[in-house]
Amino acid sequence: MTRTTYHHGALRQALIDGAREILAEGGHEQFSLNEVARRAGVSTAAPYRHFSGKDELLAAVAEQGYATLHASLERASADTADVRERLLRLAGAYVRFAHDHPDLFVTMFRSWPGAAPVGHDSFEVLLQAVVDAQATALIPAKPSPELMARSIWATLHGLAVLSLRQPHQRFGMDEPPEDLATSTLSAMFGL
Amino acid sequence: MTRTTYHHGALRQALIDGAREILAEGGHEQFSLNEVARRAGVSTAAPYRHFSGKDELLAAVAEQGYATLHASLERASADTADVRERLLRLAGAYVRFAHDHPDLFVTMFRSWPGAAPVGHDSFEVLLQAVVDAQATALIPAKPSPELMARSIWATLHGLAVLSLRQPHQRFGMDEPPEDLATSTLSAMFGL
DNA sequence: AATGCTATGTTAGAGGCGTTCACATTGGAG
DNA sequence: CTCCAATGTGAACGCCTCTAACATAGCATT
Repeated sequence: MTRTTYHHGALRQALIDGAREILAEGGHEQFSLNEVARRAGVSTAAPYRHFSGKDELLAAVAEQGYATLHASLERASADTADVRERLLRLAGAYVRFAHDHPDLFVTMFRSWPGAAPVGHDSFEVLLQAVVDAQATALIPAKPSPELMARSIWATLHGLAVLSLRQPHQRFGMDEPPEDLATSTLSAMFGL
Repeated sequence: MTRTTYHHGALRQALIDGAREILAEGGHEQFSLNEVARRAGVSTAAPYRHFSGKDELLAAVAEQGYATLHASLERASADTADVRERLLRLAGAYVRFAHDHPDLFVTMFRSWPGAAPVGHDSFEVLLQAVVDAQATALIPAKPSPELMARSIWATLHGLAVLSLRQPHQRFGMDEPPEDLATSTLSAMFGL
């Protein structure tokens, strides 16, 4: 990316894009602010005009990641009337997202020094599905929807994290993400 | 740790201990091989006589972490005859471990470049509890014990990971680890 | 006991990264 | 048109990982 003008014009977004690109290439290890700057065709000091440092850039990347995840979940649950089907699709979409964007996923959910984005709107999507599932008696109505949704979220998240590990570290999680999610929810609720 | 002899004597373990110490102090961010060497009172090149690099040291730390986790789980389930109680204690111990040793926990379960230790023996402990729980009809006998145990492990792991995040990132997971585990398993199986 | 091999430690340095600071350029508001 | 604030550069600091050449000492064999 060689530039003719002194000013880049849209450096901030270019940096975020470059960062996502590196993560998408699986280069979580070799990720560096210098590398991001290089890809944007800019000096290593330039990013500091837009971000206070590496962490703030990664936070911005994570934020866009949350938006992407939310969109995936919405898409998965949008045109599915059947409650059971919708819950399973939602679950599959979550694990699928982690599987398709492993380094982005790790970046989103790593522990941050300061504040960091959340997945509130994504949680809402799951929560609504749980409310409906409880109304249909597909799953127990006993614990509150919030608690139930939280439990399911935890399950899906654990599933995603564990299935991302190296082959011999997996606990036999070699199936495609959707099957993994389905069989797990089935195990817990007998769906 | 100032030394009088030229040779350290037990540097390998001292490095692992130092690394665990730093992680225990919550210094996941400021963790460095140089810092570990410094604490052992040794030059920054010395660790390379015992480990091929930073990752191999962390792998060794992770390995000991798995042993510690396994011990915790054994202790939690050993003297508990009641099946339900045992399962809940086991679950609580898992989330408790993550809560008590957050950086060690993250180190254990981060994705590694090469091979890395697993938690097979820990899984066996959970598996046995699940077998017993299914035999008592405490939980459904439907999916195989392996699949059931895997699902529960995922749930606990997700719970652990998510509850470790910053306060406002938690999904209302402010209860002590044991309560978190208990209420979640209750939600799923109506225990 | 003396010798020498090898494990273990040291010093020096290359190359990379995150970050800061003084300085350069330029788009746009007045 | 002028000048300011925003945006980018170059150079430098300190820290990091890792390597290479060299120093010391534990130990096995004689």
